[in-house]
Amino acid sequence: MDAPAEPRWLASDERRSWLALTAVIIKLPFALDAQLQRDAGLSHFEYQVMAVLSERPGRSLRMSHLAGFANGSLSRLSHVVNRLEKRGWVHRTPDPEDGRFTLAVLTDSGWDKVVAAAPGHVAAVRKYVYDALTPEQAEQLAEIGHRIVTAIDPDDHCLPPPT
Amino acid sequence: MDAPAEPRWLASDERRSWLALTAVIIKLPFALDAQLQRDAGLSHFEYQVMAVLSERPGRSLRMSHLAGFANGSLSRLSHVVNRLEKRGWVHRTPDPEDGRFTLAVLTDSGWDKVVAAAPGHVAAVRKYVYDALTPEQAEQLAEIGHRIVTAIDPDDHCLPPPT
DNA sequence: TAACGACAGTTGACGCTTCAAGTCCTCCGG
DNA sequence: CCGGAGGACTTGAAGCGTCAACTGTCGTTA
Repeated sequence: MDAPAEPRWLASDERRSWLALTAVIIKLPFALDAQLQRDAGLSHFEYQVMAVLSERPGRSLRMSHLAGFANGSLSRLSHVVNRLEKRGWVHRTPDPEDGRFTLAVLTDSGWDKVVAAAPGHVAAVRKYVYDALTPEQAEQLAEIGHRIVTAIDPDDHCLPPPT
Repeated sequence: MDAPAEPRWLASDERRSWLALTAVIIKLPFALDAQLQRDAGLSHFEYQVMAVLSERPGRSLRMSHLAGFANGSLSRLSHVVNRLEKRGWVHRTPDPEDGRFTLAVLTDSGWDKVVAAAPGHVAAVRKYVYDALTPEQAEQLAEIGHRIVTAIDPDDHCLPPPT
């Protein structure tokens, strides 16, 4: 609104870099969604939710924590878990330790689903990203990604998960 | 579906890198959309459409080309241009040279809108990305981005614009 | 000049995400 | 033991994107 005189425009190097990054953040999610939808009938977010659960002890997690790990809002998660529950891959239970929380639990059928979907998804990630990059670039990307995420959300603690 | 024996899983370095990239492609679009929505009442895609038009001679472009430059489907663009037209920022004309094409033209009012929105958007891009990176990293990001986009869509010609 | 095929763009229905209430549970102060 | 505050979800409506079907224009062929 109140344009501060002249802002610092992007240098032409930055501009080139920005165009590339823009294309990535548009096209990569689209491509990954397409692969999962085609081969497994899952959206990327649905997959992520189940994948996170599959790596937890007890295959369960409180909704609010799950939302954080899956990079989505609690409301979005609630809707999605609803659908996953109808398909029999997840079910909900009040947390025995504190009734305010709800635990999302991956069912056996859900586990099978993730296990079946994982190879194709990993192959897509390889194909679109890591096969196209040198190991050094993969390393650089990790560092760059961390910095950007920290700049957006300094309180994010989902990135360095305890092994 | 038919899991090829054991796929090549991601190495732990790649996994770290992948977690970071995932967070970026989720959170960065969200953060950019939020800034534009809050300060200018525009979605990132709407902004991009008008920004692309603003840099064209005649401030106009055929719909199909515009869709490519703005990284969106033709159908999506059609809906969005509809809304922008209702707000008086863009209008449509059949291409005089070939009636099968439609030209999207940025109006004076639309030009003003982009000019007003640009500084805030550029500031957000700086804040979330380039202020957090060293110049070397910005360079690396450009190269990495190019490679990923090319892996996804080898026919993409929007990235390396002359100079 | 009439018919066909190809392609640009539009439209409407459906599904998903967001936003803004609303509900339920627990803790704490009286 | 009761009532209010606060946090954790849930729900319903509204908006946007996708998909598939449709319209309209041009170039080609007969």
